[in-house]
Amino acid sequence: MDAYDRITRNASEVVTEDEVRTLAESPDGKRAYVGYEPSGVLHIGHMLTATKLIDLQEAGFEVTVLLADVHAYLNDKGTFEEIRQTAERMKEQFIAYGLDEEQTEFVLGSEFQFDREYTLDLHALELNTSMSRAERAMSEIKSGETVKVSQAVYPLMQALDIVYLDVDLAIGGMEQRKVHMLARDTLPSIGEDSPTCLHTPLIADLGSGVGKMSSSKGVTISMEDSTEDIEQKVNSAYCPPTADPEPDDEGNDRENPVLQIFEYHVFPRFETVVVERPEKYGGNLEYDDYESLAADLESGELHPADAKGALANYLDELVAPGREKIRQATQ
RNA sequence: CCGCUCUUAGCUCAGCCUGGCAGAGCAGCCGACUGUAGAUCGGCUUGCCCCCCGUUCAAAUCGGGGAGAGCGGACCA
Repeated sequence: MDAYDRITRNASEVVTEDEVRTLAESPDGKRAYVGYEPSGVLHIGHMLTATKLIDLQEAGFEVTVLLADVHAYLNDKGTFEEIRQTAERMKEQFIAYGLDEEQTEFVLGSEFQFDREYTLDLHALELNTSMSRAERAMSEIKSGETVKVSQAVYPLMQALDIVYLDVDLAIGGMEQRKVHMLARDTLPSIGEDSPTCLHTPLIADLGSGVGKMSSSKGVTISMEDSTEDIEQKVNSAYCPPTADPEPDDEGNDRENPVLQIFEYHVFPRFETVVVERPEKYGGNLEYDDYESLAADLESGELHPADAKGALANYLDELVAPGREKIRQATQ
């Protein structure tokens, strides 16, 4: 796999393709970053962008993980003390998940976001941004039902972080795209370049296949889950024998979350996937890539129940090291 | 600073006028049927009715005070 393919594997969009191609020409030493609001427990949404960071490290990038304590504070996620305590635990879980400790720089937002120069640049961006634009950028991210002024500042700081962390490629889930587009539009107003961005897909709701999996409501998978939790959650997941399900009765588009997790979480981390299957149903199956597994599910060769069993096993393997970290931390 | 509206189950809301066991839809959970899930059937759960005080035999409902949210207006030498 060449550098460009490795960088863009499983991305739902890059902005812009030309800019990423330029980066891919000499990826060594290029810098990428993702920012996370510290939440204490790493869940499958974090894991998706983390997998992308691992791709980038393998392509030669230096990776920075921003533990965005100030952002979490501005987004009404708790007191500063609470947030900073969870940040440290989150860092350990990222390493347990597979980020290379040597190649990954963890930065706390509060380490540089209170600097005088940063603050002045922030005010300059505020002057160049309308309330409605900032609010729109936050529509997929904000917590609570009331828009706070702090939440209008939030996306502008995210734009500035890209400058201050000297980032060549900004990574985020698709829910971050409006923030990144705001950054591209507004950073030139203070004499900075528009950042290059890469967005990862969002996994559909595990139970229904409709909309986006959410950690706040509905079912998610996290490093807190036991093997039994994972088996139970995967087993009750929506999984028709196709990658392209019909819309539901209300006309909502549906995805197959089981296949999505194979595609975005399992195959990027495992060379081959073995589906254990009773002799009665034809014995074990082995896959080297997502496409052949999806094709077998589509044809009926692979039954969803067997696919789920395999998915639970591999997910458990991905979660196990982080689970162990949590276990140690709570003793 | 003034005025108006809203607050009831996880969600959207009805009930309030005219006081009398706390409701519906959706969601969720459990079974049946499918070698998964979903769909379909059958069953079940869910509450600080925003808070405090008062009236009353009895308050989600009436009165007073307060909080939160939404909207409008005024002030602007």
